[in-house]
Amino acid sequence: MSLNLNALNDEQKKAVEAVEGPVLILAGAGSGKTRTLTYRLAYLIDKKIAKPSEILAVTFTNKAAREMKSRIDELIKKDISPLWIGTFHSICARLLRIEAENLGFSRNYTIYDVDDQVRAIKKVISTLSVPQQLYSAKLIQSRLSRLKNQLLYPDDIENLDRKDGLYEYMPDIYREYQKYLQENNALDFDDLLIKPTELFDNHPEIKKKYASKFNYVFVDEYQDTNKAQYLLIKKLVEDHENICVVGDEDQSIYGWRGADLNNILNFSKDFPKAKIYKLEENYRSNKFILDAANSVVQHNQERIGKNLWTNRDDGDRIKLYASKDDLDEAKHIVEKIHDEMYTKKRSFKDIAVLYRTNAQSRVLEEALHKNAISYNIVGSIKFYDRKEIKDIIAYLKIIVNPADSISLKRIVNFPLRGIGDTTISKIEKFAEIEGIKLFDAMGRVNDIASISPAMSARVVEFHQLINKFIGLNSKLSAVELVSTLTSETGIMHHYKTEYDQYESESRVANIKELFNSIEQFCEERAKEKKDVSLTAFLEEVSLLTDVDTWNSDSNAVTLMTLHAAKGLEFKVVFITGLEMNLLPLQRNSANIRELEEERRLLYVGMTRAEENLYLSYAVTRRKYNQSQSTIPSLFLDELPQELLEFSSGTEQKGAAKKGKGRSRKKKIESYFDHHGSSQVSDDMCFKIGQPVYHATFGKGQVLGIEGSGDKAKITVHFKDEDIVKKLIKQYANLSAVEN
DNA sequence: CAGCTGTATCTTTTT
DNA sequence: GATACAGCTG
Repeated sequence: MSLNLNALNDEQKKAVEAVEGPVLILAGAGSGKTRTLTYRLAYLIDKKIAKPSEILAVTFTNKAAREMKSRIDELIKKDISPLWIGTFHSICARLLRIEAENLGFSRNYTIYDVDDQVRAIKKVISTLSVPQQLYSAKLIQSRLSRLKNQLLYPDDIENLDRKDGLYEYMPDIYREYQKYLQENNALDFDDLLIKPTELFDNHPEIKKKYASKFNYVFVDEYQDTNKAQYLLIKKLVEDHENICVVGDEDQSIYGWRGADLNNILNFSKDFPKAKIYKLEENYRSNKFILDAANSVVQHNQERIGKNLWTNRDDGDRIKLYASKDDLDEAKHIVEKIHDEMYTKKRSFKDIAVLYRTNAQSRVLEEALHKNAISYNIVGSIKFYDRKEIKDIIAYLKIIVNPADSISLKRIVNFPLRGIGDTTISKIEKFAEIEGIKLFDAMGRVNDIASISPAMSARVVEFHQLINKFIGLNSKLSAVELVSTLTSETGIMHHYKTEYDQYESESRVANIKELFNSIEQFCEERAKEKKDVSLTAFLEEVSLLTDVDTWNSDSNAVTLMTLHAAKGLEFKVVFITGLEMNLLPLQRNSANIRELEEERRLLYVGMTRAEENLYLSYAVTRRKYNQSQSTIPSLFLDELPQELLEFSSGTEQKGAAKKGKGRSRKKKIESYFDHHGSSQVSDDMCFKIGQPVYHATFGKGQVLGIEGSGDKAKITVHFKDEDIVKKLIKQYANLSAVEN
């Protein structure tokens, strides 16, 4: 039986059948994008146009990859395990695993997460003359990541015309950091995307190997690709141009991590032969919801534009609620969840509550918990970010890759074995002089004169313990190894005894959960006859997205950020915090691009809803533990009043009641204006590098500005006393000095 | 070296 | 309102 395309509409069918050459599918929200992509893949294989091994498919989450794979499986009932499908990060990790040696890494390299990166940066800047009290390792990490996302190298930064003090140090930090990572046989998240391109540039034969292997390349959510991802794909397909990308410029929400909208806007310039298909029929949302979402996103300038329509009924109006404060907002949501359940027979899993920042989840969680509404929270406190899990993972990383000194330092004194910072520093110094790895230096600790024999004995014992596990790794299954490890290192004992009963139980339960997930991983991979090594498990764990760990089958209300909601759908959606400076959220360098991205974020949220959409804002909201009054979001003014049903939990009268409070124009002005650093005509405007004068501290130079307006925190280095102070602009009585 | 205590910073979104 | 870190004490 051959594949039946009757389940598709005409445009979808055309997009499926156009197999050769570059294809751009512009797929509006809810237009059956995933379905089309799935059929296209199935079609290629079913018609024997391509073997599974010749196809590369990039999805946005691992969950999406899994689901797509099982859908294809259902459609054509063929073995598709040779198909490469996954996120950019996991596909790159897989490729680099194979080719690591050509890059000066070994196959068992470790993937560093943000936490590891920060530790590595701390180590690196401690050897450089970077003023550490000015530039935190965290700040440097985010700058470095941004540079890498833009595919900039240390040499490029040296040529950059930047006056920001940190950029003076960035090239050195960058070089040293990469060197340190290589010594640790580790790659960070950004390296995963960059290194394949580097590899292809330096080894044309390797590029050729993959370019000719992958005859057909698919990229989902193309609007969220960054420069590194774009170039990688471009290199892979430049010969055959069999590339199919799917995306929606209105759902581009990752500009802040380097995603470049131009990748999709310029697709037909990059590939002049491109065929373009527009999927404009929305099957997901009722008409009122779709109309409202459309009218919001129409305010954006930077878009191709499309006419998303639906055959569905009008449905209910969108409910807008003005709450007294964030607690009232949460209470209101609880009430409406009950309404939905009793009047519309919804179950918990039909419902999602979305917000702009993770911090907003706390109040919501408490309200749901108090009212016995079960919920799942996506993101926020990630399972694999918990201390007990991270520690065990660090042990596993060391076992797999003993060069990984970041992980080594994390666990060398956990559980406590009396090996402190001083001893570690001595061993590190020794390792550096001898030019050996930290772990190997531990084996030779007896050669270090300044370490006492008693201390040496402890270090040697630790070294032997790890060596023993390294030996066991090839003999035991992953689960056996982890269970031996947790008992022999004393981790299990530590968590059973060192905490109160409640905490102890939950930590031990988490560790057991880790055992389960390792077992599950091995079983699943064994079924597909794939690698079940510890390395493979660690890779999977490192590259999990928030949504990947979400159990969408369990009957619970889902709480997540608007970002995490991309690609999902729910019968009922609540979007909270529609306030200025929350949605849209403002940054120091507010510009039109960022405002439009915030608008798209709301659009993404609204289009998740199938039947009922609730919007809310709070007149006052607690922030930094302080209650602040808010201004309703300017996006609310962009919603057609006739589609709304307004209610209020506050006494406020007049314009505020309609969710307005002040004119849209004023709000837009305030969005851009709010920030001291972007003001022009203000003589109290400080720039980085600006010389200033203070009555008590004397002359100084501005090193950084945080926040905005009168409340901006200004970091100043006062030359005379050589001290660095953080001052609040409002009170500081600082004056700018002309150059 | 370990454990305690006070303080700074955090809250944008994520692989 | 938590958490990570620095700095101090035993």
